[in-house]
Amino acid sequence: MNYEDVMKLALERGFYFPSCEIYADAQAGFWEYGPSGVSLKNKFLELWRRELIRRDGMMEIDGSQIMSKSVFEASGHLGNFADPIIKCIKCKSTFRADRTIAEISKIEIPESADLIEFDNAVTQNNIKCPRCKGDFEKTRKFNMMFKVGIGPEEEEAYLRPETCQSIFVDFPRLFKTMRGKLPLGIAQVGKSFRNEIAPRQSLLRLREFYQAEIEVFCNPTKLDEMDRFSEIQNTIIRIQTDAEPISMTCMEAVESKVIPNKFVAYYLGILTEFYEKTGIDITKSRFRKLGDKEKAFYAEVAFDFEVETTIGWLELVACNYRSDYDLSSHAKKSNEKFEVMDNDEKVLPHVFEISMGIDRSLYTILEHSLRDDKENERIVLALKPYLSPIHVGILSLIKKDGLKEKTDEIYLQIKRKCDAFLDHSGAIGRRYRRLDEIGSPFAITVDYQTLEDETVTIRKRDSMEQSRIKISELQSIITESIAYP
RNA sequence: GCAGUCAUAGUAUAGCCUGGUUAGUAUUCGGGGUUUCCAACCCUGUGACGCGGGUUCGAAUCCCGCUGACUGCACCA
Repeated sequence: MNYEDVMKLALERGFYFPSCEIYADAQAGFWEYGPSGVSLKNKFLELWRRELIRRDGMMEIDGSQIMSKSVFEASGHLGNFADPIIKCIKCKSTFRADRTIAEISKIEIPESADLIEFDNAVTQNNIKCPRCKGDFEKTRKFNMMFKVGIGPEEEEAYLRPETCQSIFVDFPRLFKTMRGKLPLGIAQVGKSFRNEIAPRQSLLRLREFYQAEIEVFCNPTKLDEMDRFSEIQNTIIRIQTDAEPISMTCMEAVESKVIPNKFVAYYLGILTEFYEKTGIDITKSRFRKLGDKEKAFYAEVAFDFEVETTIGWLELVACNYRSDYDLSSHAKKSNEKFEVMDNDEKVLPHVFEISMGIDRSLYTILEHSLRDDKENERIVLALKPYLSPIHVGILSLIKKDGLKEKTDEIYLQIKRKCDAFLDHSGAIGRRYRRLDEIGSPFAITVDYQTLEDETVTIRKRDSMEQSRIKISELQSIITESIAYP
């Protein structure tokens, strides 16, 4: 199933839809999650917590979305998170200043250079608009952060462009008060904000989006001392350094130096195991090692976790070895001490980051789970049971003869134990189809026999098979079937 | 941000060229009936011309601006 099919399902079944859609001035790049989307997202995050946070013994925090100017001076975002752009006076086309100058005059100006350098290069080399040969306006910087004014004086602050800055800023207090020990993972889920020039494709390119970020603080001299590595040494990951992704175990990846050390390999391993459990087809995934030009300005080694979808390879997670870039720049700017003791050694920790795009992950889960079952004339969202927005539909075969009352009773018993959905109306087949589309793995139906022997039928989403079970066993059967792995 | 295409119920569409009835159809959805385990059938009901301006006696229809979507380019820490 392709992007359009997922989009249609999202709109029709309450997964996600455009923000402020009733107003004409609604801007692109903002989307809302409906009830099904929120339920899926919550369950996805619970899985993330189980498979990464708790598994590795990490801490989780929840920081401010608005952060002070100093944070982004230190982080480099005010300087580097902006592109120098030039605009043609005549045809209004906008270009990247550094690239346009390099293409026409072969002069390389770093993108972080002073704006006047770009203007000089344009006039000295007589650079004109590549489209219409018009003149350019003065170079300006387009910063992708949203600026906000705090209080009546409109003090300068910014919406965070990545969640991780609070983790770095909070690190000294957390390490001291939470009895930190290297290596230490600190995680955060939340919104980030980027003023994208061209947001596109619903959840895939947003101006306001969810990230689940993990920053692992480590002693850079002990990157191959990783006891837990044995847990994942035989886990198969797909990794791409050249043309094609190659499958190998984490052990092989370290031994062949494709991954620089056991520390990084361990986290790529548990990340792969996590994504396997989301139902994403892991044979369509790869860790792509980024070249120097593609890497973020703070990254020393970078792997993007990408998954193949009908609209191409999608970057779901950026794994960056950020070295001491963040801690040392915050230390310098703030005069706070970021060194910690690792046994007898005083170290400024390095940081390995696992920065996950939640919205893109949810899209990919939906696309990889959505099936067109032509034989039975139905659309099935074959989600893992523990991720399904609705775990079980509680249906009465018909409304009359006391069946409705009996069904209500069962619903009351179970609705606080799992996500159950009560439905009495319409043909039974139609109700099954609706549940199939939002991925409910089970439907139970109350019929005349229920009134005689306290049994109901349970229908499985994927096979459409039905069997009879006792009402007394219903709850344990359901809770067992929807349990996290 | 640029260029091209487009914008009508929850979804998919007709109508627009050539301005003029109650904006049509399919599906979805609500109520009722029938059936009594897989989108059947019958009755019934709700629901739409993206926003703003202009032309006109009259605009879904013609014109302008804006916004958004799609595709391509550029961008993507």
